[in-house]
Amino acid sequence: MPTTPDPSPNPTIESPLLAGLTAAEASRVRSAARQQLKKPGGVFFMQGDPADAVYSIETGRVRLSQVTAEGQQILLRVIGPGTVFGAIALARVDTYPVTAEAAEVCTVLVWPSSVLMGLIEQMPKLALNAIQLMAGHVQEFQDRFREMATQRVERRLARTLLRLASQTGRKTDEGVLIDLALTRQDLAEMTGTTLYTVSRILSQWETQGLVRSGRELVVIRYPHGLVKIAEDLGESG
Amino acid sequence: MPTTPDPSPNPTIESPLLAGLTAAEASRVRSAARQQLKKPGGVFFMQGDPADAVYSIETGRVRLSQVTAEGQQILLRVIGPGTVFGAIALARVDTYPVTAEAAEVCTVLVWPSSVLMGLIEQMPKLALNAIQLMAGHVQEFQDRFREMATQRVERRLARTLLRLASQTGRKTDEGVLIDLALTRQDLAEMTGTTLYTVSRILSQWETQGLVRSGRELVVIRYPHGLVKIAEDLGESG
DNA sequence: CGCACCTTTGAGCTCGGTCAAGGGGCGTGG
DNA sequence: CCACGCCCCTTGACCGAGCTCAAAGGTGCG
Repeated sequence: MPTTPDPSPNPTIESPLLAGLTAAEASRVRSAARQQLKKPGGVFFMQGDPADAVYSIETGRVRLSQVTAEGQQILLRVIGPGTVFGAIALARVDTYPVTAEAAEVCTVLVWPSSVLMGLIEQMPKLALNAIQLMAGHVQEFQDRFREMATQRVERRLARTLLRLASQTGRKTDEGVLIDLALTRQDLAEMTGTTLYTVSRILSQWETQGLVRSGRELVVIRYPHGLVKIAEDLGESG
Repeated sequence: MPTTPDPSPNPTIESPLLAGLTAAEASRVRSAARQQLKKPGGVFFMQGDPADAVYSIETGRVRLSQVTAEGQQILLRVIGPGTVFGAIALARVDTYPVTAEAAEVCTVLVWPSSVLMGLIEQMPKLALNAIQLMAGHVQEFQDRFREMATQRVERRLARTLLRLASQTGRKTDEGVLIDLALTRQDLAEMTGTTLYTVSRILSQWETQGLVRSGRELVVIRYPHGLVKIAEDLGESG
């Protein structure tokens, strides 16, 4: 196992909130935030908490999840450096609709929403950036809604893995490693199915040589095969 | 959730884009739009068209739908007076992800997105209004995604009908009439099922006295019964 | 009055959810 | 260094919600 201890090659990724701002503006916005550190499992905010701050990840990964009235949990997204979350706080919404929790050691920037709204009033560019972020989320969930409404589990799982691979995948000589400790239960919650079905499908894909899977591990050995399943190029093998 | 804002018979509903603006500002924004009239079936924009304008409905109803790569259609929403659509054009997105089509005779306000972006730069309030609109959509689709991932068809259909009732319902002495010509196919596309299943469930509800249904018609006779189904199917009542 | 479209209903089947049982990796403590 | 125990994962068996296909009954419009 060639596990070279890798210093994360990621320098700090610029928050998309700051895109296109002048250096002076960007540093002014940045300095309006405070930095926050969380250990794995630490909670940024819980579903139902007053929505009063906006976050941007500098390092680490964050899990966004939701619990239904009946107690069923779903995992909406797992996000990494450069991603903004809690932006709903800009919309005079009273409470967060999701729970945000550190999946690893995380450092984030935090803006009290009133401060950020003040800055928005002075920097229209910032407003447009926020709008763009929101629009991206609208599209993502519209797409996933449609997916959920029209597609089979196998295809949804393929898409989930490909999305994770593109967001947090790491190339190895064996294939693309999904660099997150995700259990079958986690994948099931993201895909809208059960852990049993996820397990069965992964086993099947493993015998086909598409992936290698193990405890909290998935390696995509043949991405094109998954893409084929995700898009259904009208072929059965 | 019995959050049923009474369908106000207000003829001209103010666009939420203009909320909180001074009269002068509002009229300036309004006059930057041109008015457009569509006959039933008329198309405002097609999925894939360049996203270059934002719309706000003055009168009539608009259907927003999407077609999957495989040609399956889904109906995302049916919206009425005072609703903004196409706001994604503010996000430098290249194309509309949905098709917008008049369900009735419609009059709408249309802003070229570049014009609206210019106004946003001068009126921060307008920016916050836009953000708020987007945030509402994010929440709606997150919720519907979760719903689709975790709930049975019967419950989803109950929610769909209640949502339609609250948006476009009209009180009659028999119950709440869903004042839209929606076919079983339309309801199926909104709920993520097939027209057969919709028909069966409506028939069942009809024998229970919950609704009366007919050709492109649904009357909710006993909303509380639907709410019960929408919220907890587990209970006997 | 006939045709197009919407709706209903039945029969069969399958995807995937549920329950149950057992295997295996990994950390901890002896 | 080994053994224990906690999770996580796999697999089998069953079954039922809901999809598919087929056929026929309504309803409204030209």
